[in-house]
Amino acid sequence: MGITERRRREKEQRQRLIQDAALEVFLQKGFHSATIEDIANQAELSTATIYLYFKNKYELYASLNLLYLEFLRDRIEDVHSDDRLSIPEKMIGFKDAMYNTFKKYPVLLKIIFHVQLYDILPDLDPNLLNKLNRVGRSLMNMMGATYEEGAAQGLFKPGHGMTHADILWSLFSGLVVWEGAKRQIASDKDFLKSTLDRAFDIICWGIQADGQHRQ
Amino acid sequence: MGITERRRREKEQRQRLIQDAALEVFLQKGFHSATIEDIANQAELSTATIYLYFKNKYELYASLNLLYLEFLRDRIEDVHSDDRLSIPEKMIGFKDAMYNTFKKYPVLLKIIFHVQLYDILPDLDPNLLNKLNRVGRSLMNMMGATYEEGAAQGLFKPGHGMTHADILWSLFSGLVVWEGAKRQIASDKDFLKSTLDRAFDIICWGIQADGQHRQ
Amino acid sequence: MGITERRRREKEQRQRLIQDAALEVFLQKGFHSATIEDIANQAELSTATIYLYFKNKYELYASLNLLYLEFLRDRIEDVHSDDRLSIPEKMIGFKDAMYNTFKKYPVLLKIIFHVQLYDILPDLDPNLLNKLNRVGRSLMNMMGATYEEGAAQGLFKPGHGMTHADILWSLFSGLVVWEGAKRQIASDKDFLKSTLDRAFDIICWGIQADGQHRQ
Amino acid sequence: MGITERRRREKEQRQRLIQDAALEVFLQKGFHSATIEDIANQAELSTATIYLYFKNKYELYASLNLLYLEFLRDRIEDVHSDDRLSIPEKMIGFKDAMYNTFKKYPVLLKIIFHVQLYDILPDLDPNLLNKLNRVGRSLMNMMGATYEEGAAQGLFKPGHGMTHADILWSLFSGLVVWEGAKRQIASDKDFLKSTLDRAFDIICWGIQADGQHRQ
DNA sequence: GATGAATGAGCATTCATTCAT
DNA sequence: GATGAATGAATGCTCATTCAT
Repeated sequence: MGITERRRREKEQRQRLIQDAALEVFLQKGFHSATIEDIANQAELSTATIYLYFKNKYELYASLNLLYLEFLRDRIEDVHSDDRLSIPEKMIGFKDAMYNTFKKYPVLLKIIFHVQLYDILPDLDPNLLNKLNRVGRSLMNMMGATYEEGAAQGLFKPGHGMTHADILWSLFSGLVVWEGAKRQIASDKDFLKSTLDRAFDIICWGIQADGQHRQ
Repeated sequence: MGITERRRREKEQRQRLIQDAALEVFLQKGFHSATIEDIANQAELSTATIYLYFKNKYELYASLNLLYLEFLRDRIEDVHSDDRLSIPEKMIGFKDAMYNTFKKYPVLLKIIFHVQLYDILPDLDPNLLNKLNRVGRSLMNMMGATYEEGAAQGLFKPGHGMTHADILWSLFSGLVVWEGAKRQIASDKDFLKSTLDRAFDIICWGIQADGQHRQ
Repeated sequence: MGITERRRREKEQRQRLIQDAALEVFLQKGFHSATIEDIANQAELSTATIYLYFKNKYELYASLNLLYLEFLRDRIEDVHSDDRLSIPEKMIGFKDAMYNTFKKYPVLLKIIFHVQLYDILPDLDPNLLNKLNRVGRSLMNMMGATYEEGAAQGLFKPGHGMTHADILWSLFSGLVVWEGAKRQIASDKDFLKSTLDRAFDIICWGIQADGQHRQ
Repeated sequence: MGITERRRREKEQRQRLIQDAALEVFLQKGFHSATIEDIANQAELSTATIYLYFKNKYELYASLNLLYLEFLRDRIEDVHSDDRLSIPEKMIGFKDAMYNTFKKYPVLLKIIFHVQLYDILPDLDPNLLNKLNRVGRSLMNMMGATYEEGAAQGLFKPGHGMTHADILWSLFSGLVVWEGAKRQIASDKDFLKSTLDRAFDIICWGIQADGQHRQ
């Protein structure tokens, strides 16, 4: 039984090793330009070994998504379930969760976009697709629920929670992409944090119920 | 001279024909999966002919960007230079300009994202790259200038104009991508317009200077 | 029009060139072991060019079948429609047609067997499959019709024509394979012709109607 | 010694288990398309274990041949050594032996053909190759001897015994292949038995010495 | 003896791009 | 100017075989 357990752990470690290598390579080359051989080299394995752990290139790519979404979901959950935080503090918490997840896995957001933008999703194993959807949805639900709670407490303007979850996520991810693009071209300083803070400030001001005091 | 002129016009028409075909094909297949042959078929030309008008696949792809950005720049400029509009009305105008441009060329925003996300830019002809940057910057400058004007008039909270231009554009494009992705999975109704309106309302409320009356 | 015609002819010649190369290579290596690169080298073309003329390896392989069957069909038809020949002479003619076709394209019978034995057929283009079936059937029909004619004339024992066509073809092809195999192992002399003649003699004696005189 | 004996028996059982699995898989997929993993799965063993019992894929494949040939040799021998049978009855007996062996191992004849048609033989272990040849030859010798006996008794036309053995075997195996192929395409009824009977009747009529009475 | 894991070597197929006509 | 034809260069994926445990 101990041996089965060890085997399982080793298998997971290998998978993770490959994912890390893939992350690196996809970052540098993008999905199509990255070759399995590149990834195998990076992982110091043979190409055939990659296929022992992932059914094909798509699955490997999409599995990285799951990594990111699960990490983010856990961060969001930490905020969402922290009873010591007020609703407005949770909003800030969500922003920080997104930002920190991005800082930890900068490439992955890019990859998530790519998966969304290009019809990679339909080709995925339904099982994996399901997981991705479930994690994504639970994450958005938590943010939406918090908004509605705030609205119920009279803190926020009334409105659909999910709409606001969409807005937060879209704003965040849009900023990440464009600030990244700007830096690539101009290799300016990193304005992401400051622009993101400003954007969330504006949002927070904007959603306050009318009777509220301004900060 | 008339004949030279005609030649030039014919050449532009052919170029445009190819771009339209490419648009269609890139929309359906994405950059890498679309083949030059696909595009040639769509345009009812031979593959070799494509190369008479565009240096290679990248140039053709990126030229579509320019199309989009120029169209958007013109719409933004219409708003920006319309003296009958108040500053807040111009903000609404910008949103509508973006939305209308998207409605006219839905694919192209996707393509712009793609170009940004994947290192297609570095391979481009510097000349084209320059044009793209110039148009993009002028567009953002107009939005930024309007914000600063509003701040100067005491309507908006003080702040960098460019930061707010970035926020508007990021929010808009982020929403387009995610609402599109959601629709692909769930084939729900189209929430883009309503979510976008809500988002811009929030932004408009959020940027108002403190002393202002709420709408 | 002349130019279109010439193009068509050149295309057919190229196709034929490739088929000849493929024939050679499949002969030496068998279907699976032969690579497209082998064939391309033999034809002094690039691999990509092969795919300009044949959809894939299977189609190329099976197209060789058609070559053989059409050649044989024509030979069989020559005999079948030759009014100067008596029915028994036609039986001999069929044997010679098969033998001569085999002598012209020795490999191809091997390939036909392979196609039959291994489920290559299901993957073929229906169009090609159809042609193969049609040619094969017409060939068997001619032999079958001749038998029934002989039976009607009281020369042969009564019986189904198609059954006898099957017997002739099976006997012939079975002999080709096994005599070939024997020669490979023992590199003996070639007993095919003599064994085949004996076999057909026996068949001819055996099918004679009872009242007939022996030769 | 008892223990050595048991070991040997267990080893043979395992070998047989693998052969049965291989038979099944080769039947369904053909030699090249069948993978060792397929066979291992079918046998509920690991791929590595297969290699403990067979040197490589070729050997395993060819070992199936031996199975078939030995079984057939035993059936032929039963007929050949049965003193109660007349020579003509033995001819019928040979046909039945072939047919029954085929009914017991339908795939194997296909495999034998394959081995003959494609240059699998040269790669075989000389030892195995030797066995295959010996069994095959003894089988043909028995049929040939019976013919010559018949000729000596004045029942059959004079002629080489081996030639007639070749004819019987070629006719039989040719029919098996083509009737099988026909059934695959048209999924008609099974005409093998009736066509085979007719063919052997014709042969029997055809080889009768001239003075003989017709049946 | 049995096997999970790893891999080297291979191969069909694709496609952007060129060039003679 | 337009194109049919050709190809070099890639690349995802497979599989027989080996070996440490």
